[in-house]
Amino acid sequence: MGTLRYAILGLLNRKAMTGYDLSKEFQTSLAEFWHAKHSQIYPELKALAEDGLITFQTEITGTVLEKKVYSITEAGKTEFLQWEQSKSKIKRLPKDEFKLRLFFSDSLPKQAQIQLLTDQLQQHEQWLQRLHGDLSKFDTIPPADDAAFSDYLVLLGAISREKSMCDWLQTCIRLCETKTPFTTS
Amino acid sequence: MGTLRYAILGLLNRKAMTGYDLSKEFQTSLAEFWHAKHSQIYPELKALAEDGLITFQTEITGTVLEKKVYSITEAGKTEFLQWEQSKSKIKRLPKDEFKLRLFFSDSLPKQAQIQLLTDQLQQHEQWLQRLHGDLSKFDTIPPADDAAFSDYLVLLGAISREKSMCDWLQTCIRLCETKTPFTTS
DNA sequence: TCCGACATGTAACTGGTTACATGATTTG
DNA sequence: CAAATCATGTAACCAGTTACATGTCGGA
Repeated sequence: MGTLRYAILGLLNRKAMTGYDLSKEFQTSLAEFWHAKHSQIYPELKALAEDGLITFQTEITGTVLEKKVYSITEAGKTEFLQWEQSKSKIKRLPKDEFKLRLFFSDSLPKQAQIQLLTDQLQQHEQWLQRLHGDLSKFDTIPPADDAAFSDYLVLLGAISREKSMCDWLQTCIRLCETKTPFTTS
Repeated sequence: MGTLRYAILGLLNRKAMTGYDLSKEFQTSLAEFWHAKHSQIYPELKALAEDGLITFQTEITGTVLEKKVYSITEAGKTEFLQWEQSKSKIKRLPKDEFKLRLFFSDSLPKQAQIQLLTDQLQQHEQWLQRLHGDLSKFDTIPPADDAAFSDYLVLLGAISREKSMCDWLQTCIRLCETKTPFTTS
């Protein structure tokens, strides 16, 4: 629990940043597996500083605008590495509104049921295509000690997940279509 | 939003139940894609009744104990079917603490990194095995208009997901092992 | 008679989202 | 000079978890 702390510590462990910069990271590099709005980040930074896990120094951009550049402390590094090595017990499965709809779809006419599935399939196929685009930006597998290697592994995971999702949806459609084919004839 | 309502309406659309029964359903048949504690269910039932989407009648178990058997109203059925047919736009990806750890694992020695991956793999392999056990309980594919058909599809989805997870983790381990093999020699 | 399952609720808290609020800097 | 982006915060609300609280019923 309190995972947001560790996401922030992990980022600050790489380099010093402002709350705004962190917010950008959550929208880009971490987007595939974690996210947080600035309204959650700023209070958490305050709490982390109070706990002595991070510090900040104020810098001036232009002539007036102040920004707080946060960096991790030794205590913060210790805390982070401890978390990083602790076991990730798999949590209760994430909620899935589509599967909920599908589960109850026996209350719909067959055509509507298939519509539900094809629509979902289309969305995941689109997503998968985007991910393949991201993958093609790597013209080589990054070295294992590079931070880009982690990016690469996470991307492979996303592709694997979307691929399996598409496969499953296609199976569902096939099963819906081949079963009870005589309802309207 | 307010998805819990629809989960409850969907269950009550199949048959009348008490809050306790609903709670059991969330622990069993819906567990793969939705869950809710009784502390969330009882207030929601109250709200649904106030909105006229469900009603209840009090029954006596034994000599004293009262239980409220809830059933869906016509208004409730209308509301439910409307939701059931509405589009499931895929939401922002669910948070994944393991992937967060993996993302930052370049800060760990290679051995610890691999440990993280193999540990996770073992958990998912175990989960997959359990799901295969569930699948073997179906000796035939249920007919498409049967409620059990939905169970079957959802189960196939879970198996597909866990399979792809295991595949990906194995790929990660392989990549970690084959890259930079000369660090300790 | 005791224990596990049946049965229903509330309160306090945590994590997260949306909306409110403000202002400076850079770029076209 | 206008618009996009940089930059930081708070308040109100919603979903969900944990803990508190109570009591009955059926079977071993």
